Amino acid sequence: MARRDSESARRGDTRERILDSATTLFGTRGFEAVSLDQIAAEVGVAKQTVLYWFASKEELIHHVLTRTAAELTVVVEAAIRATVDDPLERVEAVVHAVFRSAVRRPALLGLLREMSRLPAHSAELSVTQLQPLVDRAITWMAHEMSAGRLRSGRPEIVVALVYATVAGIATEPEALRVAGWTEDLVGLRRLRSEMTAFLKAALAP
Amino acid sequence: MARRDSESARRGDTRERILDSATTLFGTRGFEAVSLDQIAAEVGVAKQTVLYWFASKEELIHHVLTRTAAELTVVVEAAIRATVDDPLERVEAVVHAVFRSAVRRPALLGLLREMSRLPAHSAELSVTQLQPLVDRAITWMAHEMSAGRLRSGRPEIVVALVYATVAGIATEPEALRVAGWTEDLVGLRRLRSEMTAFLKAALAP
DNA sequence: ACAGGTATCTACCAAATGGTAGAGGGAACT
DNA sequence: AGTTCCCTCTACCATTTGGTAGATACCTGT
Repeated sequence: MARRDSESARRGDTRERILDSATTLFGTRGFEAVSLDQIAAEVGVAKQTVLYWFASKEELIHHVLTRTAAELTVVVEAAIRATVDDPLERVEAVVHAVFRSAVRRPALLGLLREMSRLPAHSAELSVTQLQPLVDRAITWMAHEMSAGRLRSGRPEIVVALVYATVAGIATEPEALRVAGWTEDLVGLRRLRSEMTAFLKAALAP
Repeated sequence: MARRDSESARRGDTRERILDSATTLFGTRGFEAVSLDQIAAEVGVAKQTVLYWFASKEELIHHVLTRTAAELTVVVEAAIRATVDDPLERVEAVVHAVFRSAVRRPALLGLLREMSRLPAHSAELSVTQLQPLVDRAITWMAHEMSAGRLRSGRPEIVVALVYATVAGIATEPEALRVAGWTEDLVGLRRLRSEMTAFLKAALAP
């Protein structure tokens, strides 16, 4: 025993690349719409190699979701730690951070959406990892509301509304294009600042 | 010629039922994830019957989208006509109406979302039908903004934000359940009133 | 009664799907 | 050098997919 530490060199490589491709494909086109062959082709590997690393499609989906949830948690917590105490500033920072991630990889939030299409028990497993983050957001918001620093309301619903707004905008550039928006740098900056203003107005006391 | 008017009795029946089932299934699980066999099974008919009424899956999708767009247009326009001139009241009425439709048939807004996953040319065809509605909303909002009756901003983006919020909330009960929300009548009423308050706050000047 | 069109069905088909079985290649430890 | 283990591949397989071909039941107007 007590063997190999160079293992992660190649090992991690293929596995990670499969997870990356799967995340993007699942997030943009949906779980059922993406085949193992397509993922394998994108990675440049045989389908069996995918099934070597993940025993079934279901398991692959589960790992993809877990990793995405962890990534989002890190992003959000870093954004929280980086801000001062003012609640509106904090919301802005978190939205800003999530939005940046989502723009860089549009599949991220699309994936979360896909969760609602999974068989109940699978979805629940993956949801569990985001639960602490959600709970924290809700108690924080409740606290700020009762301190009069945010508009009062049902904190759990308001959190969901903020999430829906950000996720909707980030995952449906189509809708924005219908409205005559252009997806260049200027457009992105405008979008971000409009979204921030919108959310601040919605949340201000 | 000049024949049969009892035709629409059965004829319209099957066709409409196929469209209904397809709308629900496509809207909740996605185009690629739903097979013609599944649709046929739900309607209680052979797959070939589906292919008799719609020459291909693509054509079925197109008709489903067209019908949905038309239905939403009717709902929105009725809501607009039923309200007085105050912009916040008008937004509330439209959101209210769309929300009611979406609750009754969650697939409706889910379908619109699915559009972004279609091959570009197919999507564009279907989008065309919603374009007038979108354009009207944008010019209306621009007008109200410059009249000082709504918070100023890029009207096209603000319209998209409102849409994203409503569509996100209506199509992702999963996200709400994670936040501890319950899908009963009381929960629905609360949700609607919170959403209305949220949007009014976001849009008020 | 009969002809013609309408609506539905059964029987297939080639391609793609998720998954299994097992072989081969290469590094690493003995 | 040989053995073992990790990783990847080729070859299959049963099932499901969207779609075709053709038969059949059923109205309806003559």
